[in-house]
Amino acid sequence: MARPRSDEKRSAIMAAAISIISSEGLGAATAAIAAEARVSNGSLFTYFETKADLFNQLFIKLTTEMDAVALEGLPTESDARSQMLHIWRHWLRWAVSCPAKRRALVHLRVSDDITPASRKTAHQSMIGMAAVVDRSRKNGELRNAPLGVVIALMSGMADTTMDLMIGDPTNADKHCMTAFKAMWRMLT
Amino acid sequence: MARPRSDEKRSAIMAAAISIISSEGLGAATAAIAAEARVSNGSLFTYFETKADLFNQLFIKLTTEMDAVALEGLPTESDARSQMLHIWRHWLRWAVSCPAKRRALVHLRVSDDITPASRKTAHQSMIGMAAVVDRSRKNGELRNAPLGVVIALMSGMADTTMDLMIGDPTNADKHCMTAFKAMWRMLT
Amino acid sequence: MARPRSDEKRSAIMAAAISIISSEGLGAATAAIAAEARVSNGSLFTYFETKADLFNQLFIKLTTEMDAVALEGLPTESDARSQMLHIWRHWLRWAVSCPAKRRALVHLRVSDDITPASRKTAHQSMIGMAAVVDRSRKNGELRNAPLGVVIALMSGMADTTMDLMIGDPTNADKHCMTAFKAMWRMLT
Amino acid sequence: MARPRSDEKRSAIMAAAISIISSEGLGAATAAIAAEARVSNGSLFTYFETKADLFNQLFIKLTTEMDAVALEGLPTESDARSQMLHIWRHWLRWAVSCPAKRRALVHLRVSDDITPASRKTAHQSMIGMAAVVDRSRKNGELRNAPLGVVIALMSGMADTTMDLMIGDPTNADKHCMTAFKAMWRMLT
DNA sequence: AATGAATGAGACTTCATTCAT
DNA sequence: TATGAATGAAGTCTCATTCAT
Repeated sequence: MARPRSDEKRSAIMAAAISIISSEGLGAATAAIAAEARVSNGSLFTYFETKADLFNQLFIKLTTEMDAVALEGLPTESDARSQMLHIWRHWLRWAVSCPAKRRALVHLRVSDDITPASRKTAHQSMIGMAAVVDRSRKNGELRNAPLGVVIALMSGMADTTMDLMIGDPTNADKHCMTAFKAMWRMLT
Repeated sequence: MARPRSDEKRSAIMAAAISIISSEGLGAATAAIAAEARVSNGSLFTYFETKADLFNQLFIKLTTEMDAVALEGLPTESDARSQMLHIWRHWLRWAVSCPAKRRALVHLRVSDDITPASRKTAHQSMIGMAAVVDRSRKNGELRNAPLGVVIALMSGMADTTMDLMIGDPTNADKHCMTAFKAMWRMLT
Repeated sequence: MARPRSDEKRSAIMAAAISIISSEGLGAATAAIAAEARVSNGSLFTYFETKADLFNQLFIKLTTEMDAVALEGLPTESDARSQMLHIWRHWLRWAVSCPAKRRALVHLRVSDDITPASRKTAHQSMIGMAAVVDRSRKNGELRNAPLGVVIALMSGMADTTMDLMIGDPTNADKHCMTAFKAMWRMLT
Repeated sequence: MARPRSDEKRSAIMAAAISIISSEGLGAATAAIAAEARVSNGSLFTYFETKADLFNQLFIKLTTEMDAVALEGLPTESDARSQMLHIWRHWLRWAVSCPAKRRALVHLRVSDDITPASRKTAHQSMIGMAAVVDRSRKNGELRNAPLGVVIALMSGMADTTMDLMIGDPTNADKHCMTAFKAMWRMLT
């Protein structure tokens, strides 16, 4: 009967948090986030119980989104390499096109505020890729390694490549492909 | 004639910073670091002008140390693979045996307090490995990629592997070798 | 034609206020009181203009109730001592049987939110006892003291005794009588 | 070697707290207390860990002082009544001459921040009077009541009388004596 | 140089009250 | 009228840095 909680405001706060965290790190003041979201100081806390809560939800949202983007439009019939390349490209493209999100995520990942539960949720958003990775490596040197290890190595490389691309946008595409080849070689 | 500022205290502060940052993150209070170093909070500022200064110096010290360890005792006459393996092992072993240093470094790396100059210095401490990496990849797929890119990918993998090893100490050695093989395959 | 403001809700809020104030003091949040009353926080303010208003009304209600209880069933024909004892017993019994009300009242009494007008109203609820007190002391040492002073002293003793009884429930009855005798001796 | 903590500042904070609490109640802002003490906002917390800590220490100081004043200059050779009167007068005079202290104490007594330990300490500062009270009542009606009960009743009366005296300063002395006689009659 | 008290800006969060629904 | 989201002032406490001793 009362004014309902607005998803719009909620999103505005999250977007503001991305922007502020990306430029100021985890020290970002909740007041600054609220201001950027054009919301009162106190309203932030009707949408998120604490600053840590906001950070956790943001962390989950960003990882989930990142992984969803990677799988978006995956050509189901193609060979493993094409699929892997699709994932790789979309993954990195996301980071490059939303550098603020990427930077925010880098900060959030090392935060002590992020709970193990959140990390687990984030981890699970990656299982979509697992099948593709598994198929890709089935004749390769890593065929007997734990799949989690393989995925970790791959995403470590992706991470590194994102930084290379953001740091040197002119050659972004080149870096993307160089790294993909290296990664693919590693897998096969 | 003697330096009045004792190197001992300076080191104590840095060691304390590692310990405190590793457990509390970059939000660590300077007073807490000083206390851990058994030094007055005021003294900290006679050794380091600001908190950011301490962080920068610590960042440089840690990266330099990490790279130095990797090259320590490098068998100059061996083949590239043996040398690379030596580096890889020492590198990762350092992280596993000093998890606090590793954790502190992870925090420092994403800090906005770390200046570009510090990052550059840190980067240069890795040139010792450059020659070995370059030799290793000379017949491989990455032979024409910028060396910096190759090194970045390699250290990204090393980073990931450190986390795997710290997170699953029982299989640390296995992870170390699995990742090495993957990395070597990538290079060659 | 009916009163739209439900007396039921009004009472629920007051009851909730007693409970919350008794356990959290005057710092109690209006939202907490509303929640305890199963009423929206906004509604509280349709029944009471401000928090201070609620407190004042509650203060009056509690003092009035306390005094009413003391006089309830007063044996009109008995001698002064019996009447006084009746009052004393009912008074203290009320406090002991509704410790939350008693505690809330203790808090309210020292609150700066309670206006002089409220205090005066509360004071007047005690005039019912005045006649009995006056009759009791008419041959005693306090026969010429202002009646207000005598009543104040008596209720000060009652207050103290309530605390004794609540703090040591096993001997509550004993304390009640000991204090009564002391009080009676004071009066006569 | 550093600037030592100043007792003067500590006292200034406590004095300021008395003044502010007396006029604004327990809601008094620490900032207001600090300002009144002409001390920085943060300094308050180098002398008192928390607001509650300040309140507890203040509570103990005030009760102790109040009781000490009551016993000051007690004529050791006099009869019980003279001694009791001495105590009574000094006790009440203190309250009347430092109404801010008295008001602050009234607030503090009902605060949930005051720990049981503090209350116990405060209680013990009254043992000095115990002997005199015990001697006074030895032939009276309360001779067999627990001494604690007797003292509680007496201080309840004192409390009430303080309020009477502060509320009606013109007749303060009269009220003081009236109440004393009532109290003495109660004891004997 | 060493110490730790002093400072005051600023952080997060709470809460009485208002107002859109 | 009832609801609960919105507001923003205010509160306690922390902390990097300075400075008296």
